[in-house]
Amino acid sequence: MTENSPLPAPSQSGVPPYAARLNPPQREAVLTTEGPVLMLAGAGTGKTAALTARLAHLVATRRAYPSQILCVTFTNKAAREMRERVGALLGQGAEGMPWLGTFHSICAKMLRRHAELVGLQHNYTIIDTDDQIRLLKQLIADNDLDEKRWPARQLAGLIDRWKNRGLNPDDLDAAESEAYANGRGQALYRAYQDRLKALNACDFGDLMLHVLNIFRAHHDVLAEYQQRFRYILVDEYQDTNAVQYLWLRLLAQERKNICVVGDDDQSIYSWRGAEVANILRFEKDFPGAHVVKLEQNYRSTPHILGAASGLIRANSQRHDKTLWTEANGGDKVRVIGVWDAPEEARRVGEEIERLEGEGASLDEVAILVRAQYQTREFEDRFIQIGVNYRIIGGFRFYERAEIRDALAYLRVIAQPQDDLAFERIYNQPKRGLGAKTLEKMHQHARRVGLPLAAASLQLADSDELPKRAANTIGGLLRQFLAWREAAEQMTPADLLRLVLEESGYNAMLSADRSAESAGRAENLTELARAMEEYETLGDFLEHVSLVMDNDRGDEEETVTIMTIHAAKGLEFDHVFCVGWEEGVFPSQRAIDEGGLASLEEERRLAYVAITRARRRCMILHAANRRIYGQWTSSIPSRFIEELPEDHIEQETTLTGGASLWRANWSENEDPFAHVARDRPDRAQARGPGWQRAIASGYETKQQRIRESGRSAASFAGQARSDIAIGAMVHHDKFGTGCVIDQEGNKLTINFEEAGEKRVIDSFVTVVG
DNA sequence: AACGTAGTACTTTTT
DNA sequence: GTACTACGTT
Repeated sequence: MTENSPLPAPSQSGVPPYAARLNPPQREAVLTTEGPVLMLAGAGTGKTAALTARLAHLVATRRAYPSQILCVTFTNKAAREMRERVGALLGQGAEGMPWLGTFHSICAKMLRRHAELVGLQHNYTIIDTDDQIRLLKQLIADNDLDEKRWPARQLAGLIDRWKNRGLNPDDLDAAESEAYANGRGQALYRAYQDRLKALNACDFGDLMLHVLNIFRAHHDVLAEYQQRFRYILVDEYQDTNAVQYLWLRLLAQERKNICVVGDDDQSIYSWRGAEVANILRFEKDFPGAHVVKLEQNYRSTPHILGAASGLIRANSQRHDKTLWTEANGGDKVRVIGVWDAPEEARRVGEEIERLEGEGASLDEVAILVRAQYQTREFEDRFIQIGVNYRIIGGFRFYERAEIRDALAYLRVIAQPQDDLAFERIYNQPKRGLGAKTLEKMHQHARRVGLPLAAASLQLADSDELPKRAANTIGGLLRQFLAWREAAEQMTPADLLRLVLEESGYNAMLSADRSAESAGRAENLTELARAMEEYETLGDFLEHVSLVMDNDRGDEEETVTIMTIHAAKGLEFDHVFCVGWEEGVFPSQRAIDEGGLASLEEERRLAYVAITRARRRCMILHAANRRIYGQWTSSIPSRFIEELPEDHIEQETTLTGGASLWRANWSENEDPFAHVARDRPDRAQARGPGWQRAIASGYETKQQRIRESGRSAASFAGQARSDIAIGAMVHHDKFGTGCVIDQEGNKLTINFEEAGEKRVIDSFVTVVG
């Protein structure tokens, strides 16, 4: 916190530099500092400029210190951009704005400070969807439900939605719970939350929900933040969901200095809980709200703007806005019909080559698809003609198997309770430990109420496991102890390198002669490099879980291929909107299931796509496309008809006569059509033994787990009081024997049949 | 514990 | 058509 940082002096002219280039509505949005403000900002109307100017204004006029402003965005990218721009305006480093960030990162920070209020420790882990699914699968199996009938994914989706709506397990009514496994949804949700607490972990939804719960239950904590945040700014308000809304409302209700910015026409995330209603009813929530409309567009040509505006006008539920521009000239939007998807890719390729010929940079070209599967065709084509491209989305860096393995090692080091991480790597690289061993470990962990790793250490020290497995696991756990100590005195990056070397992970990769292994090793090197800027392991792990992207700026110019969703907030000189056919865009799902609301969201998506373009926009549709292996003929998207004629120019290759059609046919065999895409393996699935092994009674032992300290070494068990040297005991595997030594919870027993063995006391029963 | 086979499902995606 | 998953086999 730099509350005493120097403030820039007001400029002599009276108009401060940050307000100099703003138009009247923008200026109004900046200068109306007190009370609630709703800024309706159409595409390309300079909303980020207004938002950052507002921030600068608040600070420059000493209305608040940077540390007293809460500024929330949705994506890390938006947060980063804001940080840079504010830093430039204020003429100082951005460290002065500790509360500028995404909803999730801000909540993660708050939760670190108050974790104990919801039963977590400050060093809690944030788990991702993969871990979430694995956890739920166990719970589903424990509840004797058929995972086929009631998929974990479905439950994960429901729980997410509940959390998005701010609902805790106790808040569900019967109808909600009914949605999964005949009313068992609620019980499973509760069990899931209990397991997470036992693991000292939370999922993404929890970051918001826990903090909301804290605000609701602890007025003093809420009051502290209400006091602190003199001003609140929210970007992309149309994307907020119910928890985020409730969270903001609590924070803002004291001072009411909240300014939200958004565009209902760009609301494209309702499927993940965003509620456009939040922006539509802002004026009711905050009576007396000042509404500012930004309608002057600085991005696109009149034709592009006209086409997009005409299209969005077909929607019924919206704040009416009229975008206009001072610019003139420019090409009409071109609508191009082609024979099939390969021709679509060819056509786009040709246009790109032409643009290059005109001197355009490939960085300024984007291909926007509705769904990920459409990228394939372009990828193949661009490989063939040698155009540099990059595909945004799909698997991200941190989702690659090798990266997740490496992170799992680090997680176990940082947090010995992290069973999910331990389970991921206990046999990765292959150590000859399988489902049997895992089941044993789980059984024991359940019995003694310890985390997996700690329980396994005890097991390894006994004769419960086959010698080889015991040695292996003991060795691994001793390595973890050593690494944990090493972590204290080396940088996270060096620690990772050490772990990769000593665990045999590097050796495994170099032994692997497959095509991908070199790339994997490279990714791990890259990971270590990316870690260099973090001082502690905890910092790094939090960063990774919250910021799942890794923007490695490519030096070379590349065309960008991405989904429209991913393109929101970006702009390009030249945009290709492809696959505008009924069933593709709008998607079949939207046509079949979602009704009008769903179609309107698709239309907003189309609006977002067109408005990404600065100079030229081309819309393509193909008459034939292979969907799930079936050639399907398709008709142009209804959105094409809705484009105002004055702003478009239609052309089609289908009028070229039969010869052209035949020519296209003959080229259907694309030699690259079967090029496999580089997709890393997904997480390895675990067998039923693991699922069965998790005890439902585990959560009652949370307290002990929490008290059991950081290091696995401190997990030495307590001796049982009913056993003493000389006692006769029975063991399921070894039979009956006499206790000849007792050391904590470890017994040495002379068995009648099996001879002398070391076992853990919880495995035996006293005889007689 | 590794491998092969059958069954299935298949927008969009941050954090 | 593909890619992933779960299960059964060696």
